[in-house]
Amino acid sequence: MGLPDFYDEGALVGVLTTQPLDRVLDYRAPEGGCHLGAFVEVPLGPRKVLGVVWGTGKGDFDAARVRSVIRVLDVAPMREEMRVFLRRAADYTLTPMQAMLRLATRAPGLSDPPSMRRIYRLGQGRPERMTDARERVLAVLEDHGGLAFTLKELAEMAGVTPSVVKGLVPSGAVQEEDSPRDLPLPHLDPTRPGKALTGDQALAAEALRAGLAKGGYGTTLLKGVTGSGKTEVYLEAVAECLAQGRQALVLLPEIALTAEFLTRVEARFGARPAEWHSGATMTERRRIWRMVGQGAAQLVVGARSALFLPFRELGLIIVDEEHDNSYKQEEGVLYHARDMAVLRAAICGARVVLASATPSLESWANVEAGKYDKLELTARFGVAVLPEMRAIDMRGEKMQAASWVSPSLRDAVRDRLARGEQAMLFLNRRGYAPVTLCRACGQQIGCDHCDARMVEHRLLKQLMCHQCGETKPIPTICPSCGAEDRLAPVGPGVERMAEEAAALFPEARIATLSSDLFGSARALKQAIEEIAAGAADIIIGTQLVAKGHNFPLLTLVGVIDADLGLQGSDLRAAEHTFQLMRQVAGRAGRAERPGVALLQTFQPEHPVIRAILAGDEDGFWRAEAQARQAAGVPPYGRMAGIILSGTQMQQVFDIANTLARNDGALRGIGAQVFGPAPAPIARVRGRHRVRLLVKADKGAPLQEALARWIAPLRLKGDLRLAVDIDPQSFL
DNA sequence: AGCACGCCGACT
DNA sequence: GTCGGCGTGCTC
Repeated sequence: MGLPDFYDEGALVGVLTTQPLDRVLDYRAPEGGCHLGAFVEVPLGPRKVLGVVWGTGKGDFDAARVRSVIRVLDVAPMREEMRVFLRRAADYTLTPMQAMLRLATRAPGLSDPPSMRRIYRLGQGRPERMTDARERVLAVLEDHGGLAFTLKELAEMAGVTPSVVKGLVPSGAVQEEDSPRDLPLPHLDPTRPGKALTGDQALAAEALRAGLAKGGYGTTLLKGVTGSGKTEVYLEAVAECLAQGRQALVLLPEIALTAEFLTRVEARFGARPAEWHSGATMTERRRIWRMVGQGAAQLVVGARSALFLPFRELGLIIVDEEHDNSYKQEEGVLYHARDMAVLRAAICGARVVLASATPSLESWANVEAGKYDKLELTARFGVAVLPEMRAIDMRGEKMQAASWVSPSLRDAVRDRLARGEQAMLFLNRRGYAPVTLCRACGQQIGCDHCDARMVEHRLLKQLMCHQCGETKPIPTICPSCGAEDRLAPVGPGVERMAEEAAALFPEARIATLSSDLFGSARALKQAIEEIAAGAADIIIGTQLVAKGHNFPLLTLVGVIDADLGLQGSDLRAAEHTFQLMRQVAGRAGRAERPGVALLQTFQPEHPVIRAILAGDEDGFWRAEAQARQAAGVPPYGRMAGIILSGTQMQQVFDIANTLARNDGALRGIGAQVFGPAPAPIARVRGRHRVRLLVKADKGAPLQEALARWIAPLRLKGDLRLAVDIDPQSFL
């Protein structure tokens, strides 16, 4: 780009700040000059703000009023590839640059001087009394020759409590000191042998290694059912990347980022990787951010925001569970981490591995189009059995009122109970009942802040809004008509399923797994382990049971409502139902016991249900691809959502209508506008939301046209506009 | 984002 | 006469 790499003192530089100013401001380089990309503190009005030296100043501002950079922060300057990445990501998502920059500077205390920390290293002395625990501490320190660790880290590595480490200080065996710098992370050893791989695992691992050895950008879809060893295979690619001296990033959906996963990585490389997630402490985030920037963090395991860490030499990005829709950020900067991972890798010449048992249609289409490579792990670990899947045609079942388990499913469950095996009833609905209806006036109880209905949670003794989390006590008097004791729960949730199961199978031990029934991830994990070990006969669960937990005794999965996901107008409804059904069915029949999945459905002829039953995955994707192609929707067409929001509904609609009428910029590229319509979540925290949908051909310059379209708009008062490129959720 | 400036209603 | 409501505009 022809930019100088360094600016001498007094030179005019352009600084992008994290303030919501959508232009680059001119400043003078400070004493000692500054590098291009330097993180700096600059004066802005009465304040000091964080910024990055973005290039040469434009000089279009009154020279006498140009102020000087206050200081250059003691962190590595932002690399050019990161600046390009932010720019391209901003262009793609139509996000203002300063919002992009904020994502890349999410390190708390970035501008603070390094803090002092207490660290522990090997000393000279020997303790008078030696114990096993003490031996382990000293052994860890000896193994890492000369390195120092924090108390918690050292204790964890040695498998002792912190007091053991403290106890070694008086004798001088362990030295305690204050260190001003952020501590290095433990070293990961890529040369340690990995788990033994089976035939196709070894082949896949070899292919990934070869890709890394070749260098340059490339994306591979790694497909394999749970238990097929995906993780082991991609960790081989990580090993190759680390061996090359480059950094690797493993992205996981936030809920999959568990201690169990980190332990697996630790087992492979002999030390814990850096961990990046929303729950990390300030100090920890700061340390990791700096270490990543210095190239000292070899491997980061993290949630989607880890994509914006300042890697020096990123060689590999793994996107595990790439189909997971939590990769789409739905608030603030609306980006899809999977797509941004591919973008970032393409810019810095890294490899991407998209891992999933049930890949998204986007990735499937990219494989078909030859943009991505594909590797498939076919065999399940151990015995290879996918469960047999059958439909229960609900039109032919005699159902009682307020009951959802059909006689056929009931008999199948009884059969498992008699054989001492486990059965699972799957219903993707939390709570007791999704609707609370007044039998007197017909009114349903809704949320005061959203348009959503309140869901009864009987165990928590309250009504809850699944949109905004608002709760209120379960009323006995109808808030609408005042009738007493006429409110009735309508429809099933998992809690109600548990009630029905208890009535149907009084002798069985029943466990309900729903995210809201456990205070912590740890409690949930423990419950799952106990259940997997046989502590329950019937498992009743929501979506979370689909996420890769193993239940070796489980041989029957009954899907209460296979049609649930097919309702509504979401263009990905079929895709999500297909993925979810396959994931849930995959819980049944591991090890030596073959499993059966029974799907209760009112539309057994529905193409999605038929594809699920037939296990004809390629057939399903081909049909789905054809349907989307015919409709011109993603991934064969482009879409964008425009969400306008504000407290005054009429104002919001007025501005949306104005926008929809003045669509010249869009028609110019052959795009169409639909709406305005109330957004599917029409009210959130007191704000009314109205949505416009824009549809364009695949090759159309959508972002550019959108930018021209919304540019003349002046938003007054509390009106807000958000552009959602490639919207995922239509709900 | 903050923070100032600025122009119209109920107080000492 | 003045205190203060928050609409509009600026920050290199």
